[in-house]
Amino acid sequence: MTRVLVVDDEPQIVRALVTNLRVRGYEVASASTGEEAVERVARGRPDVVIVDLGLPGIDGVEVIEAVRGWSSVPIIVLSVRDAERDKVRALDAGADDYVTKPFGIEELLARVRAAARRVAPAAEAAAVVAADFVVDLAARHVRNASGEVRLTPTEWHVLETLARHHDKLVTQRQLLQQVWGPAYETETNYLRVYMAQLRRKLEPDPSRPRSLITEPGIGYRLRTREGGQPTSGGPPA
Amino acid sequence: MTRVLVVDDEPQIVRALVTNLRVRGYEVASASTGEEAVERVARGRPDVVIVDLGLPGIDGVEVIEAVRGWSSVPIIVLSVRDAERDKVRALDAGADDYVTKPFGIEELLARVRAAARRVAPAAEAAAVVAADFVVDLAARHVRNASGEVRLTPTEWHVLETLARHHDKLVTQRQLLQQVWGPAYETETNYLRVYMAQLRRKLEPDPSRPRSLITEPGIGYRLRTREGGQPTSGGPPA
DNA sequence: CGGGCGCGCCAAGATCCCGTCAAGGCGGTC
DNA sequence: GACCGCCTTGACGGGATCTTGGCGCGCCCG
Repeated sequence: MTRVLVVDDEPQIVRALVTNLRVRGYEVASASTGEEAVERVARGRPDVVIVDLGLPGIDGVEVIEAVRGWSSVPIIVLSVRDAERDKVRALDAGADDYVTKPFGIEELLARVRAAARRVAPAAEAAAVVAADFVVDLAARHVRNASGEVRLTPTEWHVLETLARHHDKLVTQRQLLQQVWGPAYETETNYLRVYMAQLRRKLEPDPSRPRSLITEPGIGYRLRTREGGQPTSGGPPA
Repeated sequence: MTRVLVVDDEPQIVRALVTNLRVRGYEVASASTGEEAVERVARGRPDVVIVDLGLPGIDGVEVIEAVRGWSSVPIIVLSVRDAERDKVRALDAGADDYVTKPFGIEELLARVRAAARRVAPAAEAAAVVAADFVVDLAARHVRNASGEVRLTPTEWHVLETLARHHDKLVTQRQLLQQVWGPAYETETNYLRVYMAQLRRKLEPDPSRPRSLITEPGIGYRLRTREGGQPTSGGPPA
């Protein structure tokens, strides 16, 4: 969830923004002074900061400069001042955007989305951990105890499909459709060949698979280390 | 040097912007139609794009959508339209900023600086260290044991793309889109030629590459010295 | 208890993909 | 105007990969 920090000294502005953002599914915090704002950015690590220029105590521009000393969080400035000089000052201090009051709430929300979008890509780090190997979906590779395992395109595609639904049952039809296309729904032969291949490369004992599980008559399942099984206990004999 | 692409169909606007930007030390290119704009983004690799909404032929928003399909270059929209709906549309299509005409040139320049600043950190983040050479993304050059290696523009562009996703697999499509543009998605010939060229210049034994790895049927990967250990970044605590 | 079905396994042929080389065209520079 | 470097394009082995068929075994069902 995207976290937004709203900084303004006028309570009704803060209230309006916080309400609108919360309705849109953002997680919102607020601050009413510059000092508090800097503190909250440090503590809360928001994904986007909305800051008013006319703050009591330390000025909005000083807040921007302070934050920019150690963070690159996107900052959107709100201000009643429309003078070009003010905009240039704020932007050059490190702000990402400058919106003049009065503003439309939809416009501001769109600018928040634009700012949040820029930081989004860093968030995703997907790795599926099985008993004897790790599937890194982002880097598109698999590692086991002896290092990186080389997979062919089709092998990877099958494993990737299982990994994206880890611990869930994936039917043969799903797999065949995903990897070979809708025309191959019935070619269960392919699955047998490639599951065997994957087990040979990834399972310590391919004849007794621990992670690449067959669900007879239905499909296959990739069991993760924590995911699949009930918490405590005895391994099934 | 920061490279800016200006897209507008009114010659006097283009001229004014180009002049102002050049005086400030930017390297500026321009386009007057949407098609030309997309082409120039693909070829010229600008650091910032300034685009007018009211273009003949394909619309400004469509240009944004097309570019966003394969590039994350900052886009600043210019428009005479001040309606909130237009702003939201452009921003949600992928624009980073929206400036209403008439605008102050100083404000626009400040917004260009703000946009350019955001891409800078990624570039200065640095140097990708492979087994036998070092790719310095900021300085735009490559060094191996015998010193600096001369690369042609296209060679560099390919290597740069791999380096920006080091240890991750980059698909053939991604590479072709980044380097040659969206229209060249299927020209895998180019990749073979240029990967061979890069290996000849950078690998100690080009026939047995250690860093520029082929993933058959999928794409290529630049392997760094440490390997793919997740070095996920976070700001200092 | 017997039969059928589904799964694991193996091997061989056909196909696709990659690396390599070389020549032609284009634009920029001297 | 000539030269040079770079990009584009085509063709050609060699090797990895996909496809395909067949066989035996165990489990479920009749």
